[in-house]
Amino acid sequence: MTEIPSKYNPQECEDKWYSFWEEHNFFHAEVDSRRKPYCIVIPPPNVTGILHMGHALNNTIQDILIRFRRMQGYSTLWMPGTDHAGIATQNVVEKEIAQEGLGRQDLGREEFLEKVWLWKEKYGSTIINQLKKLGCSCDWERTRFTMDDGYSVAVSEVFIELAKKNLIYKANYIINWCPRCQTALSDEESQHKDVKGFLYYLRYPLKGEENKYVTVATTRPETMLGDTAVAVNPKDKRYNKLIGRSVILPLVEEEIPIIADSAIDPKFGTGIVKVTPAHDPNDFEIAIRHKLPAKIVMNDDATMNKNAPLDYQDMDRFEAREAIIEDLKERGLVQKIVDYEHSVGHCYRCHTMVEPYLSEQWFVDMKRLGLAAEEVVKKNKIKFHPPRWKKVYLNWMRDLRGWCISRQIWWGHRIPAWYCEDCKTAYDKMRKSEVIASERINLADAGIVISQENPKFCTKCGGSNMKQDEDVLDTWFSSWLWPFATFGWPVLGKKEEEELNYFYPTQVLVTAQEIIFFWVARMIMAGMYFMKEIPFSDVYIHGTVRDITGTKMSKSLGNIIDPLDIIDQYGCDALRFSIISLVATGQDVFLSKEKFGSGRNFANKIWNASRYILSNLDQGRVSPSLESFAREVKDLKERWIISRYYQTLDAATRALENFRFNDAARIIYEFFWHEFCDWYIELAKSTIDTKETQVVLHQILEKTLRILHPIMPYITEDIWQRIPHQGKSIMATIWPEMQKKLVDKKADNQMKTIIACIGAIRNIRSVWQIEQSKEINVKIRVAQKSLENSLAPQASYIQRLAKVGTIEVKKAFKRPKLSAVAVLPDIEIFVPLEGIIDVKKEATRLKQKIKELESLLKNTEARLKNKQFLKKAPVEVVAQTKEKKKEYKDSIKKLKDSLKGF
RNA sequence: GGGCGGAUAGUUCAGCUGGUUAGAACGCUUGAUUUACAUUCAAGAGGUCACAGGUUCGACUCCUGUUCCGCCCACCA
Repeated sequence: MTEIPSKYNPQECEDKWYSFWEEHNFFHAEVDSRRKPYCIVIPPPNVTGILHMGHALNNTIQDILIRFRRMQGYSTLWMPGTDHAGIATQNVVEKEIAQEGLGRQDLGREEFLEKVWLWKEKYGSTIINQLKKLGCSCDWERTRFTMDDGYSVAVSEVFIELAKKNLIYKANYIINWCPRCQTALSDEESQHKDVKGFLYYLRYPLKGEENKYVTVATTRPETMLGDTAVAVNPKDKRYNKLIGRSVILPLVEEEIPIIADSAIDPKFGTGIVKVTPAHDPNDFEIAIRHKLPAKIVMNDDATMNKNAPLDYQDMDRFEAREAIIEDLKERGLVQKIVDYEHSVGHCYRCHTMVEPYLSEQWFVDMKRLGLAAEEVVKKNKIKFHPPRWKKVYLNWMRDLRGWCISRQIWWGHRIPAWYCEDCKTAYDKMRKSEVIASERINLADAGIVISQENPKFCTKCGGSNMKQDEDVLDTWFSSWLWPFATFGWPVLGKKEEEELNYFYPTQVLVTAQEIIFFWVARMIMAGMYFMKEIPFSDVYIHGTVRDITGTKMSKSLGNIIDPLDIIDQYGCDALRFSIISLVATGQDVFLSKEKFGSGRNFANKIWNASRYILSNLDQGRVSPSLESFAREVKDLKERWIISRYYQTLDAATRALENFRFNDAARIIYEFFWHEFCDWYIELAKSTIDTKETQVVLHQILEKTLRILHPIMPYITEDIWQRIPHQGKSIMATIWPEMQKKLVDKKADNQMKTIIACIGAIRNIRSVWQIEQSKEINVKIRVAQKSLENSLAPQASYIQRLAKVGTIEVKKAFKRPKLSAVAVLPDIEIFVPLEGIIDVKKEATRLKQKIKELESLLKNTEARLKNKQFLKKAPVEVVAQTKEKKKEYKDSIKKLKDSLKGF
C-alpha cells in the first residue's frame, strides 16, 4: 500500500477521473428497450457564457439527478448544447471589431457573420469546458448548438408551419425598441424599472379661441411632436363640450382633434391625454378605434426624425425633451412640472431605456398556442417544484399578447420570408397614406412569400424581384424547440426517430425562475403543438444565486464568486456539496466564499476516514456483499451501523426523488460524519482485526460512497478505486437497494442508550474538569434486570469512548459516596470523585437539574389533567405524554435521592 | 396597482402532512491530541420562533390582520 497523504487534494484527481469517465464512455446514453429512459435537456448556456454560480447551481442539480438515476438503472441521457444568443453574441463581436475602429455596417452582413462564426469556433466551447470542470456527465457527443445546420432547419420549418396556420403574422404595431441594439424586443426582453422623472403639464391652445387651452399631462414631452389627437373620457363632465373641437399642437402648429375615449382615466393628471399613436401602445389602440393617423417622430437611434420640426431634428430624445420644454416655457405653455416616479422598460441586454415604437414586425399568436400549454399545467401533467410556480405560470398564460419575434440584427436564424420588392413598395405606400385601421398585414397583398427557399417569383405579380427578409428571429424562437430539435427533429432518420420516441417526453427541466416565461412556457407551447406531447413532466425551479447581502451576482457589480476559483481553492466536490446544502427548495441562495469551507472539510473527513480504513483493511478478508453477510453479524455496533446505513439510504433516496437536495446532502453528511466516523469507526478500533468489523467497515464505506457519488463524484470515485470493488467505476455501480430486514430497531435503541451514557459521563468530566488522560471509574445502576443484561455486555463501548477505567452495570448496588451523578431514563450514572468533587457545587448542579425537570413535569401533568386532551388527542400521544411524566418523576426522585447522600 | 417569497441562536439557514425539552453550520467559551483527520475531537453558552388576534386538547407549523425586507408581473399618460 502506497502512502496516502493526510489531506485530500482535489487537483490530483479531478481531471484524471473526468478523462477516465469520458474514455469509458460512461456519459453516453442509448435507446435500451429493457430499461426506462431518463432524460434531461440542459438549459443551453449562451455561447458567450462564462461559468458563474448560477450555472454551477443549475448544473450541479442536473448532474446529481442524472448520476442518481443512472445508478438506479435508467437509460440516462443528459443532452448538452449551447445557445447562439443573438443579441448578446452580436454585441460581443461588435465590441471586438470596434477595437479596430469598425462597425458591423463597415464589414457588411456576410463578412460580419463570418467574424461571429470565427468567434464562436474560438470561444464557443469555453462554457462547455467549464461545465466539464464542474463534473457534468452530459452525453457530449450529442452536443448541439441552436444554429447547427439541422437545428436551423427545425427553426424555419416551425416558422413556416405556424405562418401557414396564421399563428405567425406580420403586423405594424407598437413594439419595444432598443435604440442602442437597434432592434425590436419582446415584452419579456423589456424589463421594467422604476425611474424618477417628471410629470409635465402642457397647454395646447384651443383652436379658434384666444388664450384658451386644454392642459395635458405627460411624462414624455418629446413625443408630443407625434401627437395626432387629444382625448378625454366621454363621461367626464368637465370636458364634454370640448369633444369634436380641436387644438393647435404647439411647436408643430398643426390642428389635431379632441376625441372621446373611455380608456381615459378622468382622475389621472388633468383628465386630458395627448394621443401619440406611434410612440405609445395605449395611444395606438386609441388610434385604431378612432382611425387616427400615426406619426413616427424618431429615428432608429431615438433621435428626432424628419417628421419633427426642423429645430429638433437629429436631437436625441432626451435632448429634445429639454429643448421642447424650454420652447414651450417661452410660449407660456408649461403649466407646471411635478416630480413623478414611474416604471419604464429597459433592454435586458444593454439596459438602455426602451422606446415604444411603431414598426413592422413578425409576431407569434401566443394566445392560441397557449391554450394547450395552459391545460397541461392546470391538469398537473407538468408539475412545478415548488408548486407555487404553477400559479405564476398560469397567471402569465392568462393574458398573453403577441410575441414579437423579428430582430433587426444579423446573428441568428434568418426569417424564411421573401418580399416582392415591387408589390411590397406599393403596399407600403398604400398603408402609409391610410389612417390606422388594423395592425395585421395581409401577406398576399404585400407580396410576401413564406418559404424555405427563394421562391424566385412573386405569387401576386409574377415578378422576379424577390428578396429575403433582412431580419433574424428571436433567440428564444429557436430555444423553445430544444427538447425535440436536439434529437434532429424534423428530419428524422430511423435512429433519430427511435431516440426521439424513446427519450421524449423528457423527465425534468431544471431552471431558474427568471426563465419561466422566456423559455419554459414556450417550450411547453412548442412541445404541445409540434410533438402533441408535453416536453417534460417536472419542472424544478431553483433559487437565484445572490451574494451575502442578497444582491444578485453580476459582473458589473463586481460581487461575483467565480466557481472556477472555488474549484481551485476548495475542490469541485466541495463546491458541489456546499452549494447543494444551501439550496432549500426554491429559496434563493446567499453565498460567500467562506461557505465552501464546509464542503472542503467534509471531503477531507471522507478522505481521512477512508485512509484509516484502507490502512487497516486486510483485503483478503472482505466480503463482496453486505446483504448476505449482515444476517450473521452479532456485535451491536455492527448491527447498529448497518441499520443506520439502510435508514440513511432510504431517507437519502427519497430526498433525491423529491428534489430535496439539501436534505439528501445533510442526511448523508450526518450519517457519515457523526455516526460512521464519530461512533462506529471509534468503536471499531477495538475489533479492527475481526472479520466482522473488516467486512462492515469496507462495505459501509463502499455503499456510502455510492450514495454520495451523485453529489461528490470525484472523491467518491477516487476512494472507491482504492478499496476492493467490483466494476470499472463507481458511477457505473447500481444504487444500493433498501434492505428492510437489516433495519434493527433494537440495536438502534441500545446504541442510543449507550451514546447517552457516554454523553453523560463526558459531561461530568467536562463539568469537573477531569483531564482526558485520567481514567475514571463508573457505576451504572439500572432499573430493570433486562436493561442490565443488555447494557452490561456493551460496557466496553463506554469504557473506550468515555475513557473509563472500571465500570459496573447492575440493577442493585449501594450508592457510592461523593459521586457526580447523571440521571437518564431508567439509568443512574455515578462517578465517584472523592477529592475532586465539591459537594456543594454538585448539589447546586443537581438542584438546577431538578428545577428544570420539575417545570417539564408540571407541564405534562397539566396536560394530562386536561379532559379535552385525554378525549381528543390520539392515543399514542397520550401514552407518550404519560411515559414522559413517569420519566420526569422518576428522574426527579433519583436526583433527590442523590442529593440526600451529600 | 396585482401577485409571490422571507422574518427562527451573534451570523447564514433547516424545521416536509400541527404532538417529547425547536436543530445544523459558522462564530464564541472551555478543554483535548504520538496512535485516520486541527480542514480534528469533546463539552458548553446562546432562541418571547417579527408583532397582534383567531382556530385547536395542543401552534414555529394552520387562518386573519399589521410591520419590515426581497422578488416578479402590469400599456394609467
